[in-house]
Amino acid sequence: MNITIYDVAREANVSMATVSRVVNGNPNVKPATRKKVLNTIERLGYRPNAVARGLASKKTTTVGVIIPDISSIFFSELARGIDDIATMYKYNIILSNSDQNKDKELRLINTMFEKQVDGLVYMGANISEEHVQQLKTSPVPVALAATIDSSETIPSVNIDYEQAAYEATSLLIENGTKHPIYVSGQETSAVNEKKYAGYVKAIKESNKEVNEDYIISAEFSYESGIEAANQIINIKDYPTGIFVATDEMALGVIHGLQDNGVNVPEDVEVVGFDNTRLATMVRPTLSTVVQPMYDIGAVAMRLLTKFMNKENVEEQNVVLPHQIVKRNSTK
Amino acid sequence: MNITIYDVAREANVSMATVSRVVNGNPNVKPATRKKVLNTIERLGYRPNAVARGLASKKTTTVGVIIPDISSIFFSELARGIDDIATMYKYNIILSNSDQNKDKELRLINTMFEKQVDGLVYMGANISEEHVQQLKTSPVPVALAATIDSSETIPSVNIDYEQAAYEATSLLIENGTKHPIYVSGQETSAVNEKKYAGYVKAIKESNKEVNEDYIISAEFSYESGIEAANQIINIKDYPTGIFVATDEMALGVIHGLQDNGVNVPEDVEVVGFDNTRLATMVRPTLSTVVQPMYDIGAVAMRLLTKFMNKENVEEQNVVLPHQIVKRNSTK
DNA sequence: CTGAAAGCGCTAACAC
DNA sequence: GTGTTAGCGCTTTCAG
Repeated sequence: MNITIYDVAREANVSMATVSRVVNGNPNVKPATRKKVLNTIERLGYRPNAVARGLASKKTTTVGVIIPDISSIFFSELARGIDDIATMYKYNIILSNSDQNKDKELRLINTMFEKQVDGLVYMGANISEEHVQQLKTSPVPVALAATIDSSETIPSVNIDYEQAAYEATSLLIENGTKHPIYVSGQETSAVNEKKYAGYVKAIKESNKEVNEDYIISAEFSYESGIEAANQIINIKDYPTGIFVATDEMALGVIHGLQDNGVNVPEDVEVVGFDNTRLATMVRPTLSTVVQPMYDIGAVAMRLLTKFMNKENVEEQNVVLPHQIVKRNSTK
Repeated sequence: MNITIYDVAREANVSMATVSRVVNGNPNVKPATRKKVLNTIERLGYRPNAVARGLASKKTTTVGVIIPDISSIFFSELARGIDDIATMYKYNIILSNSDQNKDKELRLINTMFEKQVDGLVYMGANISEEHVQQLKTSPVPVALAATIDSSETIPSVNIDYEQAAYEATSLLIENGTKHPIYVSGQETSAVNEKKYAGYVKAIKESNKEVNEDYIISAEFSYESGIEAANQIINIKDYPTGIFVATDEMALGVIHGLQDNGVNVPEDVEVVGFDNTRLATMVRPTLSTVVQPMYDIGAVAMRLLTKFMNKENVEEQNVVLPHQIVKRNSTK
């Protein structure tokens, strides 16, 4: 049997309440008895049981984190931001991968609630009606990180994807491409729709009709970026500017192009999205939209702490600034 | 107030014990009453409280995972393996980043115990005496993943780093480099020592003395790989084969070489270590040692489940097979 | 097959 | 300042 608060109380000749007080840093304890208790805690090697504490106090100092895939270079960065701020506020995180699978997502949310998390950070491309329903009836605060709920009814932290995509596309246009190609992820998600909208906006603004042939749907992977490049070079008189929805795909596009003897940026310019660490790990280095993943995670977690502390929050749908870094994949 | 097992019992006209039985799938319940209970659970929207359950049963179905840095492309892959198997066995993971900081590591271990995890997967370069002490007196099973404890006293899952490094170096030697360069990580860890030992073994076996000038200590980052390359080309008559301790550094080395007009593999051959996804995301693609990160995580978690179930395990220090993939950074 | 009752280890009033 | 006493919501004997 493990040693409990009761054992400490007995050994120190005080009540459990007093022990509890010193363990919790309650100031209403005479320094002398505090010291005495601390000593016997040390001597006995007492370690508070967080589960019992959680049951009694209804606080677990644990938050749930539902993430599509922790092995993704994009999401793992977000997760790091979340954990760092969680740690700062004395929370631990229960992390679960959802693979963007709706059933799994819904199940995980429920599991988190069963585990009595004090809050939940949720990431996932598709926020369905069911998701909103489940999240809105949550017993604890929820924050979305890098994920958009069209109803705007759940607190969230994002960047302005549409504007970012608009700027990226515009850069290509300014550099001389009349109608840049867009290599998009194929899954339907609010984020993707916004990126697409931004792309379209830039095209239209330059008085062009959107040419569907210049929109290539890929799978969000490096390999599918290579495939996209192969498709592109088969387009007659293909445009010399390509906007790619993620850095990883963009690397694939660049290498696919190079493998076909096309030079970047001399022959074709490429702009990515995210600014993952990959962007500087290619030759040429990748011009891309900076999405501050770490910060999004950190801010989402920070937002959550405010809700958990019942602090006042002015804006519950935070939009973080983005920017475009020009590196060597554009002229 | 939330709805409890007691509410369900009252509404269903049974005892809490019976409700508990159906919730836990205990077969000793008449189908009719099971159904009745299930219905009222559904109707009331009852959701079991895992914390209360944990306190009563002394099982939390949660395991702790201490990881150096989840945003690392290497460790995030391990984490994914861990979580997948954890999920398979109905466990959730509490994930915490240690940054390889000893104090933080020790503190995290303790936190995990306070949270009453049923087991712990630990990753970290340096297993000190204190670590061993704390881990050996753990109230729950522990498994090390991709981390070596020299005392071999704690269950672990690894590959044979020395042999792998030996093979990688030998490949370079076979390809014609008399004395390959080794770009190592500078932190002292058991894993690093083994890699170094393997390198040395290969050099000595080819009847050479180890030339300290050919051992370059870098920082495990892409950037320091580039720096290492810059150092290398300043070596007079530098060797034409380089073994690099991680893929990320290897990418840096390759790009650093290319930036200086050195062609890979024509002028210099490079072999990496790990086979992270980066290895196929460079040109030339990287020849490297395959370390099955995902599997290491998965097997470590599987091992842990065996301990938690008090199953019998034959070998508690698992060594997974490695291999070398030859891609285009070697001839 | 079902119920009663005793905790699990701690917090949180409430007294004193 | 400190102690007493209820619970928190559930599992788990032990009866029957």
